[in-house]
Amino acid sequence: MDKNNLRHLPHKTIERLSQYRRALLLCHANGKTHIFSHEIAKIQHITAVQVRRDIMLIGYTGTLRKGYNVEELIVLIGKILDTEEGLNVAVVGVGNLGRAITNYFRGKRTKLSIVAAFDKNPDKIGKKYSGVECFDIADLKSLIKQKDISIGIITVTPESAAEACKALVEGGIKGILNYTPKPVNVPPHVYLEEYDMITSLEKVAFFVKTH
Amino acid sequence: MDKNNLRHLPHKTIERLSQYRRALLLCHANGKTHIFSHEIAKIQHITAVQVRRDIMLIGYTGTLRKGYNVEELIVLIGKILDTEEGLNVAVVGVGNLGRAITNYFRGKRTKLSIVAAFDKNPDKIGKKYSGVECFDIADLKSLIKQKDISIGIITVTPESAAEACKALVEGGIKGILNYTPKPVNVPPHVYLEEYDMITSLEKVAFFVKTH
DNA sequence: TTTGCCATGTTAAATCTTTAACAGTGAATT
DNA sequence: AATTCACTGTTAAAGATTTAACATGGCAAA
Repeated sequence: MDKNNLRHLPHKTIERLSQYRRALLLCHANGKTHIFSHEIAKIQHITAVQVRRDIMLIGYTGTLRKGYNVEELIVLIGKILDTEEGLNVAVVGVGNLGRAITNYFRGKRTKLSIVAAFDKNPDKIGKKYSGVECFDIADLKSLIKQKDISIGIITVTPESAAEACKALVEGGIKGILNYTPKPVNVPPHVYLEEYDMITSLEKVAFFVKTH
Repeated sequence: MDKNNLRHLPHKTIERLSQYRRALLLCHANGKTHIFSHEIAKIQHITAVQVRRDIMLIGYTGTLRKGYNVEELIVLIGKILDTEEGLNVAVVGVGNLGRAITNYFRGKRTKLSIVAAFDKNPDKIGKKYSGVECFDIADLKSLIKQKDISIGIITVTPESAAEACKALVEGGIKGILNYTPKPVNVPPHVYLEEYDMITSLEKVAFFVKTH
């Protein structure tokens, strides 16, 4: 594996690696020691070539006739995706979506941990949600530094999205995942990923319509 | 606009059209009658060329120096994305995520309506969530037909995803949006879109790490 | 031992998507 | 009336991603 190339892994490959790992962890839990590219492919609904190509890109090489060593591959993907010390994450907006995400992470062994939730509703501040304490969104900026938070997930209402984003950026956040349908602005040094559920649903509707 | 070409609109263009429309509706509400490609671009964080190209693909043409007519464009995008009668949607799994989605749709004027929610928890069955009644997931198959549901959104736990998907398919669903981290299998006549929040978060983490 | 098979690893082609380049055009300006 | 300017519409190039094609290699069976 050439360290230099890891920087240039395609976005899509990164996404798939995350998914491969999850599938592999399941296999590992079931006692499977080796896996073929076409088995991974089947689970993920993609082609075996694509799996092999992704694995090639990260510089791993399987054994002929036995496929890939599950454990080794899990470790290697971890080296690529994770940081050694892990990263701290904050959820901004403790509505249903924020709680869904927080709850999903409960007990997951992962290098990403949600260490704080934020909301402006006084009823929520001070409470714990799935083990994560909710703080006043007014304290967001200072707590990012204090708790060494690198990533913020925005799950507030669309109207508050810009404000939440601003606070995150000013607090020195490094990456933002915005689940609001309202696009937000970040300076170039902050990595931004946006996802819009309504758009996805409308996309499904379009293809249902035209099929 | 050539009807034949609409079938071949790129996936990415479809997604952006949905987003343009939402931005345009906001502008319309603010009394704006015309808009330039670069204005739309700014809102969506993309380039003006891309906006113009998308609009070209759907066969609309703006006026020089004044840009696009907001209202006309909204109507045209509607003709492309929506069906005349609208489509019915079901949410399968009334956890936090299911409720987040259901709630988000409350009162939205749209051609997509969530007409039923499903869960297996007896405490939830019979209750209403954001105005949507929750039914027993055991009745999913029959209710799809009865309520003419075209699209199913899967928000159950990963363990129940396959089962929920199977019921949807057997009920004759036409499109599925799977928010479970567990990929599901559908026959070729069912349109499937999957989104995995964990993957997105891990992707952000990766780019935070490498930047 | 030889043959066939079924894997991986890799390069090349095809496809999809974005970006660049630029022609055309009408209002405003002089 | 001519000129400038700021837009749109469109084609061509570049870039990203997926898919195809095939070389290679080792195990199993004849």
